[in-house]
Amino acid sequence: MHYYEVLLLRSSAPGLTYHFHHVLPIGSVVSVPLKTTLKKAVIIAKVENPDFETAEIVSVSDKYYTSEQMEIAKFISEYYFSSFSEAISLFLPFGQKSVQRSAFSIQKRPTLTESQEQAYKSLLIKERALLFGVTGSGKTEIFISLIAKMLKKGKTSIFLMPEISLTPQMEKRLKVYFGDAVAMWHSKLTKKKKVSILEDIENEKVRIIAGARSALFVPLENLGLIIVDEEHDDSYKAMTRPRYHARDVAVLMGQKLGAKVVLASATPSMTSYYKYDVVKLEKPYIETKKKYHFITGDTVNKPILDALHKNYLSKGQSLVFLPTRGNFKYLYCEHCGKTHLCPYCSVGMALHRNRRHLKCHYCNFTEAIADTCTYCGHTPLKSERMGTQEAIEVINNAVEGMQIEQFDKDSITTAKKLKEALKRFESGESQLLLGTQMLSKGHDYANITLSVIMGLDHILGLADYRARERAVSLFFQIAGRSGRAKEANVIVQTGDADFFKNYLSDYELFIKDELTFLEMAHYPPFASLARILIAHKDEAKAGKITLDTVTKLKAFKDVEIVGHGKAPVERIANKYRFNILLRAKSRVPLLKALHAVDCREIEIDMDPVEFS
DNA sequence: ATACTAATATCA
DNA sequence: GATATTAGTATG
Repeated sequence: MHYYEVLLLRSSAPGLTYHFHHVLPIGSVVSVPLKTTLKKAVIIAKVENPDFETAEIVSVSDKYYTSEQMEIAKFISEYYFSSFSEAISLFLPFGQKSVQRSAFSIQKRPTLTESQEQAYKSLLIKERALLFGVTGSGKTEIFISLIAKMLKKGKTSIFLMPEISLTPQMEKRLKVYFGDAVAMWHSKLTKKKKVSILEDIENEKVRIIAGARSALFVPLENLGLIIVDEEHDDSYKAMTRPRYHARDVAVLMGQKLGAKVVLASATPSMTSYYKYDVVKLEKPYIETKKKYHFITGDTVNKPILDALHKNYLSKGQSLVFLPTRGNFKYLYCEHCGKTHLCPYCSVGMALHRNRRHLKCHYCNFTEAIADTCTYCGHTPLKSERMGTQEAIEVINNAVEGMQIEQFDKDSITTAKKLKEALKRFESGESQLLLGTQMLSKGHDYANITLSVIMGLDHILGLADYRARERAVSLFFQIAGRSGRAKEANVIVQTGDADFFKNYLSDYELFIKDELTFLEMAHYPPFASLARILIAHKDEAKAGKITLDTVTKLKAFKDVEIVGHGKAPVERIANKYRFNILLRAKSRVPLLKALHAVDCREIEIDMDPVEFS
């Protein structure tokens, strides 16, 4: 009889011992009985006959995890503080390979401009690099050329994008060159679709996987290339355990598997620019002129309405960016000054007038629209911080006849709605695209002649060491969507025009300034950060766990406790939240200290991107 | 993680 | 005192 230590998949249970009458390889996915049910588990070690009764492994599947997958999972579990089981569960196991190797020939290849050719050639000789090129400079053709080169060598590729559902355009472009050899992958695919793609991978019909974060863990053999497009995007950071950063895991995976890693962005992260070789892609065309106009205010005011109206009359298309959903973000009482809060979270209830309700954007609690202050009974309540819905209503009243596409989580709920909205805008049926951050992700809008950027001050004002980076990157992403074809106007609504004026045409200049600031202030990439999140429905208990943890951490002299206390959002879904922010010169002492504290009641977030 | 058990709060 | 809710513990 053979005894094995197994780990249950998607569980934080400790390793358990089972037996089987045959020898089983490490990494095999098996089915084991636990209590009353059968569980999927992975074999992690062969062990001696234990001194307690063991149960038998019920069945052995034809799936297995490779030693490389197990090694990367081990790293993820240790670096991002999850169980090994949670980390290995990110990966899809390999299946038994059906041998019907067929050579893949590429019918078409994109023709590269001289600058694209140069960038392509320097990427070819580097193990990993950051491709830095403005929106519309032709990064995609370079990606396609690199993938094609890999195919020719019999190697597969992974192409990561921040949110696959937002980029049907990329799918189209990849299909032109690779046809059925490319499959799109994201977490919302149906089970059936996933199984079918996995089969196609096994029989080598699919050799390129393009998708969101989870595409990194698809079982491709002979991986030659990982591309991380829009590498600056924070949605690469997982918000649930394991809280990994897909960009950083991609780099690690590339190292382990000997695959090339190409990070790409028009507005690269400070960290990547600092850490990796930069390959610059110069503009292939002479940029059309953009005129910037700086105005103040925090609503859709007269200068904005006038500009939209004028552009509409001259048959131009416009874009309005506003980082707030709904009609208004808050309701507040003029009499006592209090904000109308969610009963479960310490967050203001947002007004969604067309849905006739107030909604909490943290826990989705909804209630009837209130007009009386819950604290002092004063009526009516004032609304504050204009959102997309309200902006549309204001513009509709002021500019007669203009058709508006609302582009946010509330209205673009499916891929179909996205496609339809983009189609209407492309055909000219609608003339204004108005939305939140969703606007900045990956789409090409060729004919925009007016961009309005609002709400940057709220991003700039966040209590976050990356607030400036976020604001300037967003500014570049949005401004970059206009003026591709024709001369364009960009209206920026901010109280800090002088700040943005420094960097109008040169993101690299901003990076250099910001890196100087980050170095002085001791923030990444010049230091390593970790956040500890404590959440408990008993406020006193949460506070006690926080203080106990801080006390233990004080013993580690090379780890600085930057701050601790109530989280900026004190309560979510009825749980009281506390934060501890830690900093060290490098990740090593930080990891050492954190591995020494009891992590059962706390959540550790390495390299955090969110502090609320 | 999850099933199961012990401990504690809630209520007529 | 019975039942509901919560906290704690072992799982092979």
